[in-house]
Amino acid sequence: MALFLSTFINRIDRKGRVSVPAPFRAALGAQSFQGIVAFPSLNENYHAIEACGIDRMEQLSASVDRLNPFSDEHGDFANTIFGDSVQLPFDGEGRVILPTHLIARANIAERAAFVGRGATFQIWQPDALHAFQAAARQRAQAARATLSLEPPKGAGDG
Amino acid sequence: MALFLSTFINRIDRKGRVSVPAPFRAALGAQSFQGIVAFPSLNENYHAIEACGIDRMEQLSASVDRLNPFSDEHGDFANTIFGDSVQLPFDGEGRVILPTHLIARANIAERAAFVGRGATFQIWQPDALHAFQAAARQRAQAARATLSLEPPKGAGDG
DNA sequence: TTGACGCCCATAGTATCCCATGCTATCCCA
DNA sequence: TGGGATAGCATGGGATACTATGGGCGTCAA
Repeated sequence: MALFLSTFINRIDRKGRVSVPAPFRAALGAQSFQGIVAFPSLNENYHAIEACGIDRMEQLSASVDRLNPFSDEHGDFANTIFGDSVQLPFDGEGRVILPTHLIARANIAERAAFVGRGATFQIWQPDALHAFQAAARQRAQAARATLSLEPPKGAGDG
Repeated sequence: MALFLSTFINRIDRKGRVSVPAPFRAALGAQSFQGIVAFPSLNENYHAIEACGIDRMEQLSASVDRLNPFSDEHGDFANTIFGDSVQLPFDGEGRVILPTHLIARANIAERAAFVGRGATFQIWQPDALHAFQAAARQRAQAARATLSLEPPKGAGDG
């Protein structure tokens, strides 16, 4: 399973291309589709681009399909998740082109921040990322007193 | 197995031809029938065209044939689907002609939206799609907390 | 005969491929 | 341990292939 760590800020050239960080490409490894899958974040508190490898989407497709191919509630999900997502193939240099509707939604202009999230990663407008992180840090500090640190052997996430 | 992602809006020309998006054609790959299988959506909340490759219909046929473990319902669905479905072959440019009864049911005029749904895809009248997706996205967001999007990692398949 | 459909070709716009260039981090050897 | 050589990475640009789209024409059937 891929593991995406750290944050990288890369430039978007005039053709709309942006390099996926080399460590992320390495994490993706050899999959059936050489590239990434991107879709708008479902979270309504921020507008970032979610991304992962295609193997994750294949697993998702299989699990949705297995439940019941004709059910409505999974139809909603299929439409939202698969219909809003895009396959972005790597070029020879490991770059992708972000489609305009995702660019617009994330308010990205000439630079994009790739943020590792473990099994997936996000793509942010750098300033928006910093603002969100600052706010998240404050919330975490405010909530620190009430939060108990993870149970048994869970790694220090968060 | 084919994986259909993203949404593409293509034009229907005066001959009734519409290009199946190249990524969808690639996802279909080399099958016994070069084209798509289409049938009216069974969902009563919207009128879209369901579509997939012929291998999926064969798979469905096989599962119905061997007395499907899900339900009788599933078999009824399948019978309906097989009767109402049509095979639409590609022309040399990867286009198909949607039959009039499907066009009429989906209220499609000069543009058609191809929506990936994982193992299958749908064809919508673009405005109707946008309206539905807005609602579906809200339902998905609301249900996000209760529905696990996680693939069954240890399920031993794949 | 007429209309529908399949097959072929043409075209504009775009994405993809391939090459080149700094820059940085890494490696190697003294 | 230090300095030069080297490989990897992000970035830029031109040429090419591909895609979506439109139209012409022959064939077959009503």
